[in-house]
Amino acid sequence: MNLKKTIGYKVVATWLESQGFKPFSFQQEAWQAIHENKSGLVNAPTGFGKTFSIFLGAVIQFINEHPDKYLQKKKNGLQLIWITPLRALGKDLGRAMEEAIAGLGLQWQVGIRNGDTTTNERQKQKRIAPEVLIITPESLHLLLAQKEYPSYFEKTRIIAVDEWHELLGTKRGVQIELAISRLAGIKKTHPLQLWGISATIGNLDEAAEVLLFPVFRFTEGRYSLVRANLDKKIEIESILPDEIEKYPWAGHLGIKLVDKILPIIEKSQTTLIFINTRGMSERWYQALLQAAPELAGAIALHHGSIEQALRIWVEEALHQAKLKAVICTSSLDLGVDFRPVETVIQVGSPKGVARFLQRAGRSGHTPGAISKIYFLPTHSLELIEAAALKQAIKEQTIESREPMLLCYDVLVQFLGTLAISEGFQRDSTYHEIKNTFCFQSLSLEEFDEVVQFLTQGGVALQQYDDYKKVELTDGVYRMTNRRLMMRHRLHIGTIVSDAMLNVKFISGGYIGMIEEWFISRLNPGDSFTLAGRQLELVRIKDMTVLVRKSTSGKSIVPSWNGGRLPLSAKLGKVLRRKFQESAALIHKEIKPSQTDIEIKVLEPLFALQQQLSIVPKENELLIEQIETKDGFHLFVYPFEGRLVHEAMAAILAYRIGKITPITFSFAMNDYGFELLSDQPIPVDDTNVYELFSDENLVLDIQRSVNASEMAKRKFRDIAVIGGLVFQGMPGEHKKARHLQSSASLLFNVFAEYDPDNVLIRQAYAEVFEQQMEETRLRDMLERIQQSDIVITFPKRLTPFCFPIKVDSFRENMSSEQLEQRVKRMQEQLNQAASGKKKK
DNA sequence: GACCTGCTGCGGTTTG
Repeated sequence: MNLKKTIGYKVVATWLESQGFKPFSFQQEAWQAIHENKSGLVNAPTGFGKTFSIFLGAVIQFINEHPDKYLQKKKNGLQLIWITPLRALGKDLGRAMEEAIAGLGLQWQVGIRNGDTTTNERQKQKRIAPEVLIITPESLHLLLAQKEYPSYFEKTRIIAVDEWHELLGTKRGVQIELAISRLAGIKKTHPLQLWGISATIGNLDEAAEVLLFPVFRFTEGRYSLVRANLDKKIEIESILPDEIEKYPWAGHLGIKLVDKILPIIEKSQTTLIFINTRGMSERWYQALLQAAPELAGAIALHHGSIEQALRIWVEEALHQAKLKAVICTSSLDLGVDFRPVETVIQVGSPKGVARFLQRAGRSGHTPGAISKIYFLPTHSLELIEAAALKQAIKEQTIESREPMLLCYDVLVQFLGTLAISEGFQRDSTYHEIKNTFCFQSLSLEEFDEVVQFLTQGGVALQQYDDYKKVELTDGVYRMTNRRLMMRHRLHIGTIVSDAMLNVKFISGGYIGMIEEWFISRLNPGDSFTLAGRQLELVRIKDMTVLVRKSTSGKSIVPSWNGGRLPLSAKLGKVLRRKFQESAALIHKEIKPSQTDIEIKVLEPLFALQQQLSIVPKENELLIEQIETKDGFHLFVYPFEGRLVHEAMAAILAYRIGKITPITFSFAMNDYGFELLSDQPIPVDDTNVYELFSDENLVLDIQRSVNASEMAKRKFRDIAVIGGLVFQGMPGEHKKARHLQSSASLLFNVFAEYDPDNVLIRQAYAEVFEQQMEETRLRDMLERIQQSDIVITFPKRLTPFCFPIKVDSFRENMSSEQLEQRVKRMQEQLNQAASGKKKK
């Protein structure tokens, strides 16, 4: 019997329908491509059955290839590896896959392999490989550190990578690339097929290329990019303050609009409220309860520092509609199986179009349903971002994820992994590694240098035995020292975190995590807030903060040191266009009906900006020079995100310093930056283009920015990933300070004895690419050279500079003083504005 | 190296 004819897409379609997925042509397209032995990438929104079109495709592929084995029995070997970035996804997914398999009458096992897997399960998985393995990138590498792994993966037919857009552009993505090139290198009787699943990003083709790079030689370019092309309707509505004149000009919390979201929560079955930071989500939770005490028990909090078990409970309760609303951070951005909510609210700038889309997509999963998202500005000017987001989505301007190149630290780790299990040989491994997108340009010299880190700790650490981890015998590099092998396994992974302490009730029960530096400034008896609860610090013991319930009225909201996402280049660009539109409205070049509601609402603010200075057009760079009793301010507004502004401020200060000896302090946000000095700043029409020139950029960066200090910090992570710094055994983590100091010690040693080594070079490259966004900085300078630079001399602080100024005040003031000062500043401004109007 | 608004994600001590 030829099963190829009988078992076809119908099986998939029937199953999808039985699970309530509507059939779409992309599912069949994906299935067909798998059937034709192609590799590829599927792009479709969450909730449209893309997972199962690939999964069932893989299963049927097996049936077709082994008609004799079909319906036979167990022990077919590992057929399908399903890589997911989230541990938490395993269980639900595994269960669903098992059901689907049972529906086909197969006796396959679905195994889950991650940090939660017990020793017993692992042993079992080792004895009898499940046919399907759901695994994280880290756990996959741990498998590669096991003896005899090649035979374990021998039968593997298909590797699927879920949420590839999340992994591309990270070192975890590089880990996947390396693992795939290794698996593809194992001699097999079958060709390997590779499939990725990705949400919409700006560079889908490149995403496919990066993932499929190692199998191009198998597929000979035959790969498919399967796009769902579903027209998903998104409705964006801004939450507008009643009187824009009275809404704060600066700030990040937006709590003044709390009353406006109560009716939204009320009328929706379920609502997700996305907040940008963990600390602010705690504040919003309290503010909501204060504004509407009846919501107690009906709302909950969800962020990355809340205990996993509590988070799972919250997710579950939301799905069962036991909760009306959940206040969350990006912790709910991911998760393919996340069931939809009715309404989404975004508080503050999402910083990028892709993120905003992803969040909007959390509502209205069902095909044809409209995703509804509200935007709540945290200060007046931010309202314009809603208009920009609408525009960007309409034009499908979506950010790309840039793949990482030459991550030597990940390579050092990977080679260590191979040295533990089967060992590696110079030439064959070098060629295999060059077969990844990340290391395609790796030279043999660089490879040798990387190996040297394992054999001797590089040039600089030769005399230390601890760094002689790997030895070459009979042409094979191996690690044999049991202690070092164990250490290495403990260190597999690329996520380096700060020291965190668990927070636990003295009576038992974990609540979440808090950063070491935060808790270290509290004393026993002090109260703080976590997971929406008021807690009193009792004592700290064994990396655990013991607490009890607090009744004290006053408690501190913790802050965590998270990442600092800058406004994306794409969103910044659309934003500049929206400012141009605002200028046109002010100049009566367009009618109010021709622009967005947000811009209309902001008209008084723009009018004031225009009156004091100007509202810049798209091809203008605005510079404001203002004198106050604090000194002489220079404000510049490139709208390029805070990282670029930070670098630019330093460069500009350096360049001005070459004209006149002068010192500055800096401040910046996503829209612009400020230089402040106690003497007049010599910037005018005669020199301004030169000051913003991209000539000698690298040299000026090196002279102005403290790049070596920044590189030293980047080097910490690199040293940890590369296994040069030991973080300590689980449960007895070294203090963050120790980690920093041993990494910086290493950095100094390298800088002195071996300054050109690949890891130091990587640290600098990461500073330039990630910390300063050099490419973007250059693009900005080029753009500025083509624009009109407009210098104005406002008599007072303007609405544009206000948020930057307020942020710089924060540094030297308590929040209470700050609040008063801000109030006074705003009053003065309003008076100025209304005074002018009367005339 | 901090706290100034500042996200997310993983891994782990095994031999009777």
